[in-house]
Amino acid sequence: MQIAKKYLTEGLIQLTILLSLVGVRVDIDSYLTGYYPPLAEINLGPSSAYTQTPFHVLRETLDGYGVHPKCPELDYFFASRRLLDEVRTLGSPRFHTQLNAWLVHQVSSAGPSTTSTTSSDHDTSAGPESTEDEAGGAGEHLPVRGQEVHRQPNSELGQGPCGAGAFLSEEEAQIKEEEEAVPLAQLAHSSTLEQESLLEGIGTLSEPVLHHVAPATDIDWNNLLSVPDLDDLDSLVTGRLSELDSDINGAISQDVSLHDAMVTGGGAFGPASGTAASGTVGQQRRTLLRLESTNSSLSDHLPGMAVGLAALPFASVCNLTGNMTSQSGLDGCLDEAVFDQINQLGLESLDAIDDHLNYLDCLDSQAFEDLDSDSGLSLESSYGCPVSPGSSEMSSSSSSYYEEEGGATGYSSEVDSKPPKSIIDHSTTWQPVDLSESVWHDHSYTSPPVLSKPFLRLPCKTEEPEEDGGAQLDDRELSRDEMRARAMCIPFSVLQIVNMPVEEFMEVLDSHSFSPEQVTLLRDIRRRGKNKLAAQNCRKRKLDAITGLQEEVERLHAQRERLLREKRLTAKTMGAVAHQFKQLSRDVLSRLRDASGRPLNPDRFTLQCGANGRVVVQPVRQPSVSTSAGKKTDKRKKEKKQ
DNA sequence: GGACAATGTCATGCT
DNA sequence: CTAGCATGACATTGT
Repeated sequence: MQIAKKYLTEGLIQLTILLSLVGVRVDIDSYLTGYYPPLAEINLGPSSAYTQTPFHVLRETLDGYGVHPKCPELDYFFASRRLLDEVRTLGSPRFHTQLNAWLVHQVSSAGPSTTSTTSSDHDTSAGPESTEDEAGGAGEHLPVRGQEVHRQPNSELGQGPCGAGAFLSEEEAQIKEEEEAVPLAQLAHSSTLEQESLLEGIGTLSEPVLHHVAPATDIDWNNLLSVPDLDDLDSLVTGRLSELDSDINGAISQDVSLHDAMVTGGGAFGPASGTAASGTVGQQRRTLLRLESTNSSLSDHLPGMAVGLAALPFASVCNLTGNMTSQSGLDGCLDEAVFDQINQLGLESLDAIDDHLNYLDCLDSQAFEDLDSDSGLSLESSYGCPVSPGSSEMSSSSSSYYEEEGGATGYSSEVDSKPPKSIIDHSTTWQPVDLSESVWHDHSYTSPPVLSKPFLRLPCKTEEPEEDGGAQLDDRELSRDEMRARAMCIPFSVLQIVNMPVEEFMEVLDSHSFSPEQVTLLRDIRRRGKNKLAAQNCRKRKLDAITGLQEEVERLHAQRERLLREKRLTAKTMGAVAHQFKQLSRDVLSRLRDASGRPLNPDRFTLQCGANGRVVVQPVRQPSVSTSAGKKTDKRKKEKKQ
């Protein structure tokens, strides 16, 4: 039922549109109350076809009283005003906002050029003349404008941004166009419709054909934006843009950064741009639309992110896709005010960009190497040092153990305890990972020189004594376990023994046919190495805890001092208030008289304030009486106890 | 040579 | 049950 009502409502809307074209004005708001929210609200978002009919509403809401409802120039004028407001007030410069900014810019910056080229037509029609016409009526440029309109019947930009003063010839021409091909041309000036269409375009950016929305230089915007049913927009755009493929390649030609666009934006559109101005306006149109291709190109890579990126601030999107496609479309398409507002949008957009970039990185990493997923992480994986050349005697798997350079730096029990899935894959799965980020504390220990030295090959001293002096130095710096390992002809360094995964260690013990003494030594070396690192971590944690407690003590000391100061201040204030109260009481009591007309003695009476706000004069209790009574009660208590 | 800090090692409990 | 971790206690080493 609701759906049927909606269709009926939409049919009413279409009928209203047609009637408005004929000249009959129908206010459908009264018919639609209760089903749709107020039109002004709906107009803010691309929700339904109902947003296609804000003609007179816009006029009335934008001070358009008394104007003929079918004046397309006024439609464009109001739309431009609203677009400008949107550009300056919207929190997030979505794509359509950027387009609106471009249209507004056409109005404000174009010079009085009247050249016959298409681009110059856009400039001319949108130039300051419009404001002049708006201010003082118009008539001088009427013939020229009419010719222009007839020369460029399909140029929405040429006919749209005319001044508020209605040009009769242009209006007639536009009415012709509306009757012929574009019955809803007025809707082209509705930012709501633009939002809808553009959002639809953005939502389908993954479709290759919509890449060509942007570079269309001579696209018929009236036809494009006047589609009665928005569901047909895609099909129309597709059909339209299939004719414009030739212009696309030419349009995507420049690579200008956003910063360049911002810097040169004013100059490119300024009247002093000279010859470049006439030739660049059409290109500006392309470059503006090229931004759509920018988004779409990104959506090619990330189809699922198309909508999300569309919601990003425009500048951020440009930065995001800066390496992918050109950005020269910003050159002159947006004024600096728009950029300022875009830049003032805060860091949320940047965070969103970072998220997307991280997502891209994740995609890349997952696409090119899926290595960390099954990696058996180890301590040495943080450093990525090349494996020791002495692995000739080692197993192939042992060659993956990197020599540690930073001692216990980055030591993480959580990561280290993870065994690999396959021993054979260790050489590839042990990727450099900063393990220091995996633990909450900073294990920034410096390893002893022994551990820092690569112990690649540990020949038995009896078999292959070292010949160079470096070996003697090594002997002096070797730890006891290193010496023992050398003495026992164990072909692994202490670090390798300690840091290899358990499975790897077991494999080594099994495959090398070690003697029981060697196996015991290997296990002891591994245990001691593990415990050494654990002790280092433990001491580090202890020091951190001590430091934290010291800071806590200092903080509590400061808090105590502050509270004591507040206490002293409060006591001082209370004393002052009590003194004032006492003075006031004496003053009041001195003015009071008893029943016999004698003044009250302030020492014998006091003022008591009741809960109800009443002040009562009460005699002061004699301390002697109360003291004696207290003593009596105390004596009675003592007697009872005895 | 003793004090002290840093580090290594062992024993033990826990996961 | 075993490997590994955490930690107290003791030993070692260097200053």
